[in-house]
Amino acid sequence: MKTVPLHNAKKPAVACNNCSLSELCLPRGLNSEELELLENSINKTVKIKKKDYLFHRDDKQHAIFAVKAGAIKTSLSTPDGEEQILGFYLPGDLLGFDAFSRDRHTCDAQALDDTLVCELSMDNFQELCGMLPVMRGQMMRQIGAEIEREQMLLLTLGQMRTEERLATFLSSLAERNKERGFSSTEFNLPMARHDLANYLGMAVETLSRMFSRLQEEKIIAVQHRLVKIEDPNRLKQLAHHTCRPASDAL
Amino acid sequence: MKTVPLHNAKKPAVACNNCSLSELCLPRGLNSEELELLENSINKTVKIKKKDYLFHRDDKQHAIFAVKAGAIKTSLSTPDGEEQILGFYLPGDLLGFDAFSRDRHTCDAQALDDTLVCELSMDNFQELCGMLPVMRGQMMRQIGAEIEREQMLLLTLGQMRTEERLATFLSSLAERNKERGFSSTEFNLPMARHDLANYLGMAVETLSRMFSRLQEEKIIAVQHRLVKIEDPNRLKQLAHHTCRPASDAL
DNA sequence: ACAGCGTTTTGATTTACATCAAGAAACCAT
DNA sequence: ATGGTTTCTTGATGTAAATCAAAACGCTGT
Repeated sequence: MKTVPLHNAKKPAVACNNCSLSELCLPRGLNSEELELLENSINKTVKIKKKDYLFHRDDKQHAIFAVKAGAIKTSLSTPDGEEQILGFYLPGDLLGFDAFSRDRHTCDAQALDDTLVCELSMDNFQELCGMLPVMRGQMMRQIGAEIEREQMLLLTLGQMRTEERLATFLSSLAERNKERGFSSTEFNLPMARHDLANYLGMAVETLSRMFSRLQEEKIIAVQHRLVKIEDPNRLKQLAHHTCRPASDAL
Repeated sequence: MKTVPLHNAKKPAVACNNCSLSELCLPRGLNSEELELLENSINKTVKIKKKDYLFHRDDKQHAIFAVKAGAIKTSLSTPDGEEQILGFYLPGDLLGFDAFSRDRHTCDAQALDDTLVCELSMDNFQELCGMLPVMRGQMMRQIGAEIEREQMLLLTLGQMRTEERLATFLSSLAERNKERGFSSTEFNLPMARHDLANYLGMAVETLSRMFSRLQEEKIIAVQHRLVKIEDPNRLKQLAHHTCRPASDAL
């Protein structure tokens, strides 16, 4: 890839200012009284250092989380140390719903960077569910979204070639950013190549080459972690497999 | 693969005699009165012809199903006709839980063979949930099992080479059969090579070669759809990635 | 500023897998 | 049974992606 020194490649801020748990979790359907109730139930905002874990597989679920800044990855590991990243959670995303069916987490969650999450303890959550029927529906929808995300990833890993996989990923990241009110054509990748390659089931070198190829094809421009989408249509076309609007996380 | 004409390769029966929905869904925790209630709620046993669909993506969920004989595959398809098989449901398995979060199915379900399912309508199911709190927990556990299955498949598709993928599949099928009281060393594959290859994210030819290779390595013996596991330990060793007891379906 | 270390990119080579093509076995209807 | 169709296996070849190796870049601390 051609390397143009880019001194002004400042990281755009990625903190999510309007992402209190209440807004994220229940965008509508609550009156102000209920909203206050929810706000008061949020225990605290927690700071997690880069590479620290938010939870481990088989941990008892004690809370659900909303990412406010930074990024979290969830992953599955084998006894012999191989891992498969299952998803990335960016500012505005909720996580912890993986544990809902058996009360223990099904995967590990690790911070990719210094990260801020606010947490709603399970006790409070259960209590809220009792008081606010909407809450239960919202929870189910979250679980459903996760299932669909994973199914899309299966399609990606099982059927696409590497270039298409990257195109799909970038396309849905752009979509997500748009929904969140960020730029859908220019953004920073919150994860290292290493992690993205793992997520997309390919070698780091291959991933790097695919970035370069998309750049050669004038579809994107890459400066390290900064991505500009030059031709959204051709990108979408490459990612033709996606059959449904992107859900929340990645 | 060497071909030894095998005239006695009769299909073992695959019907599941002890798989009434009540037993499957709620193995324990119900008194006889409640059990009767559940049995009475089961609408009917439905026969589905090979290649017919049990439900389509975005269909409104009207029931949950228990496979009594035959086999069902669930899959996701892209606009351009490519598909990714997400799971196989064999006698004794429950399906339909994919729709729980948004009341519409997230994938297609198609019979791989003439298939018998018994169905519990959603109306009855909801009613039962109201009367039997256990039911709700059971539902959540089913959803959780599906999520874990999908996560395991992600690990398989993302990290394993083709031989390992097949070994993993055979290993978990054996495990499943064992749990169901069938032989874990000799069984019929309920699906065509075509479908299995798609599920495992490889070409049919590659799958065939991997069957042959495992046979050359004296790990299994294959006669068309009939598989004998000769060396379960070496099979498990190849499928080293599996990190947790197999859940219900595949 | 610089040195030092981890990350990312690029190049050369190997390899696992897909594809193409053809034969063998299984399935099906008559 | 018989022929025809489909499914499965095998072989030959091509190619996408992994691996190996090294250089360029970016980040951190002094």
